[in-house]
Amino acid sequence: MTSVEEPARSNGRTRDAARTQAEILDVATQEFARVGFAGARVDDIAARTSTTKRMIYYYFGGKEQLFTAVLERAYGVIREAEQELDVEHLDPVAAIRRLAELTFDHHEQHPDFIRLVSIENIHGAEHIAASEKLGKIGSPALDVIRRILASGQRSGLFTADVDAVDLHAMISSFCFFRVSNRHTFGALFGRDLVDPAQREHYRAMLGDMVIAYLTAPRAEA
Amino acid sequence: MTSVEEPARSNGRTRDAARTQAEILDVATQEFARVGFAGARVDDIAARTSTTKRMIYYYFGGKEQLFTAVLERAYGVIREAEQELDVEHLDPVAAIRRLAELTFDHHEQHPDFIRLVSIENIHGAEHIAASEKLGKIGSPALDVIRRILASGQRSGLFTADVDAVDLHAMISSFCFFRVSNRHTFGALFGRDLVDPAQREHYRAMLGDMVIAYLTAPRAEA
DNA sequence: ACTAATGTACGAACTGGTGAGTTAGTAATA
DNA sequence: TATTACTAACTCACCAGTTCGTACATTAGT
Repeated sequence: MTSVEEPARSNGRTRDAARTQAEILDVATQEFARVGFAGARVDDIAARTSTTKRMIYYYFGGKEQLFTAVLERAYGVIREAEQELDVEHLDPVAAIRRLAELTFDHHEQHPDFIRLVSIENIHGAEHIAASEKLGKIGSPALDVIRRILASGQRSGLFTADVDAVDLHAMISSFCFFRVSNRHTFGALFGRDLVDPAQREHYRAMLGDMVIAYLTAPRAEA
Repeated sequence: MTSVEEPARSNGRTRDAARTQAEILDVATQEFARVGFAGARVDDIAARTSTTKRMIYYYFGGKEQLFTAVLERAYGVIREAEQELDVEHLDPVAAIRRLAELTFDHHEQHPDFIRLVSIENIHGAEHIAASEKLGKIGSPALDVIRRILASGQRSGLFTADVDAVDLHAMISSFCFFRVSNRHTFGALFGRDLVDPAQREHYRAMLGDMVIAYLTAPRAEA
């Protein structure tokens, strides 16, 4: 982010704090996602950088804070993407399906982010808790869901009694699991959930599931 | 799981290989689940045991193999539980709902197992791949799903064109996510997915979702 | 007596973090 | 313009504390 492209210096070694920080974050993101927080080595991260380990401590303070910074940037990317959601011109059913599909696509396109979130959950979300930035940023996607849901429920199209957060959990769980548990699931059941050939199948399955749930005829009560 | 109830041996230091191994596995399971593979310390695991670090290497060979052994036992517990599934006397709709509920309960009751699976996924399921035991054991639950599904599809009750593995993925994803992503989800959206007061709500939501998906009227095609 | 099981002590390699000094950019001043 | 003064950006070498693993001694059970 904010790469200060200095046009003059072609090859490299100009002094550029923003660039150095961004490079550290790039490498750290890969490393943390690859081997987890405890598994990552500050020395290795530094080695993959064009700068030194000292700079990591200079800019971020420590391994823990570096991980927090990585998380903050990763969540920032998500939020940016969510802000570009443009589905409210559709009817509620189509809008929800489209939203589910975009969530599906986004998870598929950002496996590193999903690994980071898995790792952060193993650590009890302590870095998120420790971060000011990540504390109270509501999800734009949640607002969108809220409005679509209200519209669909008002018109009687949606019969399910869910709120936006729960629906978001439902959609996310499928998208997240498909990527996060790809390896164990594949090893145990012999099916690659992220097989490109099955992509459309699972994308449709998610949409069908969500719409079926929202529009199912409620017999009783 | 396979707790160390040795009835005969009164207090302590009798020589009992099986018991020592089981104790090591108990502690190792907790530690690995708590802080991940790289985060776990062999010395700490040993310290929480009534035996010594030497025994870990004596019986398991090393940290990596210990983790594999922990995984093997954890999956064994799951398989045992799945073998006690008894839902096929119900009609397909009720059977699937019941199966989903049991899966839901099981995930909730074994958060350590879920953490281990998350961790194993971060490591690309390499330990499962390296294990002979975990290689080719089909899931009993999968067989049950397969039969219920076939029955429901034959009778026309189930309109969805899913197979057992995909349905298992769908059910698991919700159950798994609810526990595995509890912390980040709670931190970001302010809702505890594992709040006991919401338990029935989410349990019903899962059942409704799966049944709605399976029985949804397929308009087109 | 013999062996499986167990405990103690130790070390080589690693790991996060830091101390201390250097270089590049920049703006004020002469 | 040249000089000086200042600071952000950076490098290198090292430390203090861990961490996995093992050599060796010892004990319990048969």
